[in-house]
Amino acid sequence: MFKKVLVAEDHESVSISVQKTLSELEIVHDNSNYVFYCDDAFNRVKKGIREGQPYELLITDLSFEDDRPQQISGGSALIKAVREVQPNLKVLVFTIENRLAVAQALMKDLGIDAFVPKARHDAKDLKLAIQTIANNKTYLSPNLKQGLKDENSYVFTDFEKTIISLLANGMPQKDIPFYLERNNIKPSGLSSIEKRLNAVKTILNFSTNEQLIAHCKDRHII
Amino acid sequence: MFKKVLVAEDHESVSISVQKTLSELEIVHDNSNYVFYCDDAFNRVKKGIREGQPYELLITDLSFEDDRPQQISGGSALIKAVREVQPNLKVLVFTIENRLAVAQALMKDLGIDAFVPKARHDAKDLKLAIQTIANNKTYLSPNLKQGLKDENSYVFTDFEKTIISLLANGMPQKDIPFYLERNNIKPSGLSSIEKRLNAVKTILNFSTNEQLIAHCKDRHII
DNA sequence: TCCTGACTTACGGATATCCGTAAGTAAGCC
DNA sequence: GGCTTACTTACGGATATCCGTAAGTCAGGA
Repeated sequence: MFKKVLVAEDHESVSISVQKTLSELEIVHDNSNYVFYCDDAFNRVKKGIREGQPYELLITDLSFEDDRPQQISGGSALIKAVREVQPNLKVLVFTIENRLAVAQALMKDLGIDAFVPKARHDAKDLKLAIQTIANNKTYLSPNLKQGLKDENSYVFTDFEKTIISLLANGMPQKDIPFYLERNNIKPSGLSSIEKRLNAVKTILNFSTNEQLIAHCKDRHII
Repeated sequence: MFKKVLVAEDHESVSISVQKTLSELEIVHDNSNYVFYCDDAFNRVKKGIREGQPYELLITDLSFEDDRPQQISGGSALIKAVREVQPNLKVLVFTIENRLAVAQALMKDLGIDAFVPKARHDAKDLKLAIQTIANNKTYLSPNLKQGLKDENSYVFTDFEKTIISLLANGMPQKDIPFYLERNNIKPSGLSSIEKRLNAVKTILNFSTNEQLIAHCKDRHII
């Protein structure tokens, strides 16, 4: 079983119950291993390496309230940053997000080891996940929801999120190329933007940009 | 301090930490007082009355996953139902929702006694809330977020909400007149729709429909 | 009845989006 | 180099939206 575990979770109540779960697994309790901000988590990881006592497991949320400015903006960014300094650190994502497609995307893109959604039996789920990855296996919670409708399980790329966000902020489509060029985002052609939007709308069976914005807002995609 | 408290919370991890908080306040621990479904909560309340040992406090979430059919669909409905059988039961809402306006609306409409959002220091916040209402005061968490800008407080008319919803559902502007006519909503002319949308966007200083949709979705106006 | 004012609708040109097609660009392979 | 393949960009006509102006509708009052 793990000996050194770092928990990044901004909800005190959740952090407390994770702590209890770790206690039940006889993982050493230490207040400094429970952080409420991504930057703090990253610093703890670096400190662990520096002092020759690296963490073995990171348990992190995905979404954090931004009530104070942070270098690292959320769970995904944290995982990316951590992977660069300590690739062998195991990562367990514990979050309110409960879509299978999102979990699989994280497994594939960021190489996370386990994904547990906050839900009815999340404490038991979490415990099992930790035990599983301690045995060098990956864990995908059985409580994840499959997109019943295929059209709703579509995972947006960063590029798509960018242009959809720009639209949602009032930028007309025709002005987006200038913005993308200025920020060195490729592709930046108006045609490419039209094509991406059209492709996404076709996949989701939508007809207008308004509908797409509404969909993304409902699912907190942007 | 309270002796008999009921906790309705569908996330096991949160329930565990509420339980810990209650322990710290020396409130008697009993597994039957932690329920995961609204219907169960309502039944427990009725049972308490029937047996002459009514609950003194209900701590409830607002949103529950609907993974099994329920008579009572969520926290608000639960509070309403409970109020009818036991008006003197104190109610504390503990939820991810963190807007002041929503909390105040619950105080006013359902007469809840305390509102605590799940956030950074929610465990301490919860403890303080319980202590406060035990002294027969109400508690509004200081962590609630106020709606900041006046220009964003525009109150939409039903007509405006209707056409914005239609847009958000993918109906092109030009088709809206037919829909309105069919449902005997006046005005129904395309010009009128254009004018209203334009007026609203001018007031809110928006330039596109996409921006308007995003705004309404963010504020749960539609 | 006629007038007035508020509201609704029609119209039309400028602009933007939609969407299919074609041309340009770059990386990999023979 | 020549070729393929995948991706990006340019172009242009059809359609929709934007927006200002004018015309139509209707209720209330003299």
